[in-house]
Amino acid sequence: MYNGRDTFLSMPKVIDVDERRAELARAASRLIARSGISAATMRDVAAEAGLTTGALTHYFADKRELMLYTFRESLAGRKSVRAARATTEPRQLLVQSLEGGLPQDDDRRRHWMVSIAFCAEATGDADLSATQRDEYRSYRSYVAGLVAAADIAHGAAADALAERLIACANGIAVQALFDLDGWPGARQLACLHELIDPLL
Amino acid sequence: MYNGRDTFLSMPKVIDVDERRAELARAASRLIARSGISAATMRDVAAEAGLTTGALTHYFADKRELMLYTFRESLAGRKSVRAARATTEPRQLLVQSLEGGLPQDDDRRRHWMVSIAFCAEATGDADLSATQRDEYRSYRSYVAGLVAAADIAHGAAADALAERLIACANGIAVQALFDLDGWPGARQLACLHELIDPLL
Amino acid sequence: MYNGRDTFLSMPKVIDVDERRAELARAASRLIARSGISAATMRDVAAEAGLTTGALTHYFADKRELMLYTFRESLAGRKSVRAARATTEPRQLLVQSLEGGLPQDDDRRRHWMVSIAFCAEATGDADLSATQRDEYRSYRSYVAGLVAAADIAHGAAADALAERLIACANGIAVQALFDLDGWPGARQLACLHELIDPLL
Amino acid sequence: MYNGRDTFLSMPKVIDVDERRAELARAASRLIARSGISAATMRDVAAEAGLTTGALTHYFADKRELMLYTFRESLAGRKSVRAARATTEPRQLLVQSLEGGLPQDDDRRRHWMVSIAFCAEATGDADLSATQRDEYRSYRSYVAGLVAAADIAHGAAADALAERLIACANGIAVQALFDLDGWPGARQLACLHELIDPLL
DNA sequence: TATGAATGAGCATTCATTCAT
DNA sequence: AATGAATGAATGCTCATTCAT
Repeated sequence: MYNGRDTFLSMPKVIDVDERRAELARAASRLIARSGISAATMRDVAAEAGLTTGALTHYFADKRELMLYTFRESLAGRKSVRAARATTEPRQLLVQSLEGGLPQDDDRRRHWMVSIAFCAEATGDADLSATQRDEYRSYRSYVAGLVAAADIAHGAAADALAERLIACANGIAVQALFDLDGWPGARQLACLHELIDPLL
Repeated sequence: MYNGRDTFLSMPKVIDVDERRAELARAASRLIARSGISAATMRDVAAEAGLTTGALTHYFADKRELMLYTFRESLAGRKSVRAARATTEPRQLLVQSLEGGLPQDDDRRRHWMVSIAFCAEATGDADLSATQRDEYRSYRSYVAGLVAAADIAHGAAADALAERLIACANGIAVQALFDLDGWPGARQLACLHELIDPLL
Repeated sequence: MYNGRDTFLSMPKVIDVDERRAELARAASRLIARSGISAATMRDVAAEAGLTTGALTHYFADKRELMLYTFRESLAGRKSVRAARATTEPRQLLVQSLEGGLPQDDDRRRHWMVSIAFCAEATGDADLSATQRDEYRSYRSYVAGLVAAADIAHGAAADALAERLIACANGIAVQALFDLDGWPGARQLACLHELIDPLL
Repeated sequence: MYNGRDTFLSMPKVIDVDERRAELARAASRLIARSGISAATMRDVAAEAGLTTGALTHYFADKRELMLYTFRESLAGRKSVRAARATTEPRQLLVQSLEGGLPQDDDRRRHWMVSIAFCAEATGDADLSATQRDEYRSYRSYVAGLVAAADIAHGAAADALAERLIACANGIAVQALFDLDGWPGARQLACLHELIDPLL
């Protein structure tokens, strides 16, 4: 599909392929978060991005590829938020990262819905499952790294603490997803801190 | 479709309607847990239960009804496990209930996959979302009731503690679902207790 | 697709599955002979048979299966003509069989067009190519058998003669297919006899 | 699309238009002979020739034009082989021409596959059918001319003999196409001579 | 009840074609 | 001359649903 060349010569159009792919992935996310996974048809994703089906296939060979990219793009979005943080103070980064795991606003809720949709589709697909597992482990390592950098725990203890902290954030997130009205952002944050503050 | 009557006239049929419905719902659960939500087509659910599509429509008017019933049946399964507990000691029931929320075995993992699939489908469907929310709230009340009965907390504090306890269990569950190999049942339990024991 | 059972019990409809398949295959033949291979889409084949696409898939899992069956059905049609011959006199059967290989009428022309379409599709598909080869060899054996039964030649000589006789018939057929207006049935027959009579 | 002029103004391009068209036609032939008619998509033909779809449309207005040109180019290839023959002795030319009609090697097999694909597509298209008929008649005239020049027959008798000779060659060709493994080049030639030698 | 034939809308995907560059 | 983005119609196919039996 995308050949990877940054053609200097004979460049027929000033389209940034990666940007287009990201755009389409965001359109898919929006649809999934708005109307559920079954609403994310190729046609509707293309339309949501202001394109037609045929154009979509310029950027993604098939739906599976689109789904995979959408999941990764959603994760990349969260990572870029982390990267843009003002501070580099590990303890603060850790807290912000856990807070960022909550579906406090539309953007974060969208990310969760994409993850859930991906999980529901990934089952029975070895590649997709592996991707999800790897991404999760990578996030856990990141959190463990912050735990160690903040001098809260080290080695295996840091890994174990990271798991517990992530569990607290995810557990609140799931409840918020099942009952959004009952879980405004502030309440999610309050509950999170009650759980993690004693651990830090 | 299903008229609710247990017809006296046509008694020859030994198998009663509710049992058949439950059977079909279990077939759907199996398919969802095994091959993902998109594998749960009407045809395949019927086949998994040893029937044909036409027979399925005698028990469920349409797919939405099947999905809804499958979700509820999956919850009912968990509730019946709770009901069958040997003890009536509230503190023990509470712990067992939280432990039961973890995808420790195939049965519990199946229940989680159904919940996730349902969540991915429910988005954008007011009725389905409301169902999910109500079921969640009902479970939260049940846990809060146990907290109060065990004399750990009362009133709003019991509600708040229930939320935190559920968060811990769900948070571990989500990690286990994303990385099943890395989270055997024993590890789930250990992690759960490290989180909830200080709270109880 | 077709489960092979001749259900005696609970037979919901008096549809003869094989007859339906043959009917659909004939519809495909008609389309191919009338408007070329590219006109034989699933939709149009179904419509030609007075059905819809969905019904077609009750009888053929996919297009490849339909094409294969169409080719075989077309051959079966020719064979049934051979079987219905009044005579059992080998020499006469031989001549009639060779004559029957010419696209003298719509029915025989249809068979040739199906064979050609099949050949054009089979290229690069090992299974389809093998089918075509096997069917051809089977026909050659049949002709050789008649040659031997008619006491014209025996053993390897019968095989060799069969090939030559078939070559004569096929060669005329091809010319007739390329230039139908210039090759009415009578002319095909006359040309055939000028070629084969000296060989017999 | 192609204006027919050999433009004087834009001479910088070394590769002339006809050569490019022939190149593309050969790419199409290769694809058809290798993977069947359905593999000869515009995109794949262009890719096979090392170009893109857009470039292809500079040389052929649409697919039909490409197909037509491919068929004609394939015939032209055979004719150029005939023109390059060492001898001008009519009887020898006649035999060589008939021998050349057999799919003895890849090149000749390719030509036959193109003809068959064209035939399968031409059905129902008056123009294409007429083209095929005219090309066939032109070849027949050429063979009849050789028959007359070799003093074997004259007038209508030469036409009739040409038909019979072509029938022999084509008949063997068809068998060889249906069963390539069973019909190596030498066998095709031997069979051909057994049939035509008595006629000459 | 249960079958399985049939529907028809909708799906992902392919493809010839167009067009700005 | 050539690119490759984009179109949009069409294709093969799937699927929930209906219905006569």
